[in-house]
Amino acid sequence: MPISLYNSLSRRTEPFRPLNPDRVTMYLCGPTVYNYVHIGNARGPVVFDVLVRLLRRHFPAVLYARNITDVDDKINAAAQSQGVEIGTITAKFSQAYREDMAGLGIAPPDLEPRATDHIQAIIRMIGQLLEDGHAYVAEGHVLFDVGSYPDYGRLSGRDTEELIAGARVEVAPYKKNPTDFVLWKPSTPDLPGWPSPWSLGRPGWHIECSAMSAAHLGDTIDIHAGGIDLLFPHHENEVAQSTCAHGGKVFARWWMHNGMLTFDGRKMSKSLGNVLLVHELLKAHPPEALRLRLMSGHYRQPLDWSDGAIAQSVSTLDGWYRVLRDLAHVELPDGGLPVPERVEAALCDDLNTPQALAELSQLADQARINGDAASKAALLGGGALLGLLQQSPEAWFKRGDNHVDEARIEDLLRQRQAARAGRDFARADAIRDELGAMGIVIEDGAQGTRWSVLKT
RNA sequence: GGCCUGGUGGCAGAGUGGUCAUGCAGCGGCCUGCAAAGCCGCGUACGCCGGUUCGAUUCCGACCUAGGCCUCCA
Repeated sequence: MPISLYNSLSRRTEPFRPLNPDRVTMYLCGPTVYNYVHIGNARGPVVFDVLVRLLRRHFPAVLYARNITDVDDKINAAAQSQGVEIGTITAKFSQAYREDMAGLGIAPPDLEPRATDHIQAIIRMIGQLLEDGHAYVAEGHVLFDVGSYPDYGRLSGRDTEELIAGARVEVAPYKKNPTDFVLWKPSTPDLPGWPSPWSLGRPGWHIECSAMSAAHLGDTIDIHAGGIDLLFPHHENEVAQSTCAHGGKVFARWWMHNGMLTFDGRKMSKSLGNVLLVHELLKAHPPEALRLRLMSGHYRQPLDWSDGAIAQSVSTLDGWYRVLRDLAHVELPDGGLPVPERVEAALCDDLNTPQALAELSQLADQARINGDAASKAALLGGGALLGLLQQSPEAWFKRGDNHVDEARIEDLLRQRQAARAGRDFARADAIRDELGAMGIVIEDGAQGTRWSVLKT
């Protein structure tokens, strides 16, 4: 089943054919580690995690890199305001990021390059750009000369002339051209700095990704992904740098951009202050419900975040896990889980996760109706491709709540059963109400009385 | 101001030139001691105005409206 993916570069959905099918390469712009990430930051990692899972089914080797930017002025500012070393900040939030991503069921990338480990590669790349006349030195800075790259603006659909005319920011006096961007900037003694031919300094943001991508994945990669807000200037600049530093070779063959997460109708962003931290949401809601919500819309569309939407996701998962709980006694067939064709087909169509989820609902219906091993395996197999249904039904219905007093619940259920047996329904209902007050909902079924934690 | 996306039923959210999205919620019935779950059934959609067409939610144009980028940002 061929994979088709929308390419921001051509603005069309195209059949995905990697340069080398034996080694598919993909790069996702990762976080700048100066704070906890918000749920909007997790959308790309989640949807591209699904893409990687899909790619791994189609190709023998996929090399997926997600970088960590650990040198940046925001990090410097955070360290300064908290009175700690920069390394303290970056170590803490790098780890927090890994934990948050793992919490959302995102598989670790194959490579997690850090900017500070690639300073020499960055310096070499800048040197190459200078040598080839694509960059110039000014007051200890090295700037990319946009005028030297005629294709600048092609990815983001921008006209260089208009960019110059429409420049709203104050232009640094040492720039030849307002759109020129910094590759290297000088540092003062209180800031992190590395020796270079131009100054004791640090790299600009854009060059980091270019250098890390080339160092690990090669001059030309198959897919470069990130949020649509990075399309300009970040990705446009990456294209310019990498293409020029590599003698005109194509940098990324596919550019994929996820839409923004909104909250109260506005883009969720740190600068707007309307953020919900993954770190906090993971404590308040079942993690899989967060993941489900993030892929319940098509990845290129905007997606609005709300408590109501989380509750819907929880209800949906309740239904699927209920099926699995009823089939707990059904042994799975040997040989691993199959991937249902319809789920895969949906994903092959430019990662249509909403369609894939609709298929999963059908599979849940089938499993409930048929109750056989093959149907159960199909449901779990479809879930696995999406990174869902990864826990036991029992764990799901306990909502990861370690405070529930299971012994007391079981005791009350026994008392209720005794009351029911004696047809003392007033007593039985009183016990059910008592459990309800504890946040426990129950249901009587053929396999006895079940209980779940009522919580989103 | 420039560039780019969207506007689908109570909510979420796919998709399609003419026959079904799907989920959540709601309503009626069955089941149940009563519930819950499940099963059966029901309902309400494609921003607005034109155009193309035998026929448009789907194609084209205008308009209204929401959002993104143009500055750090997933």
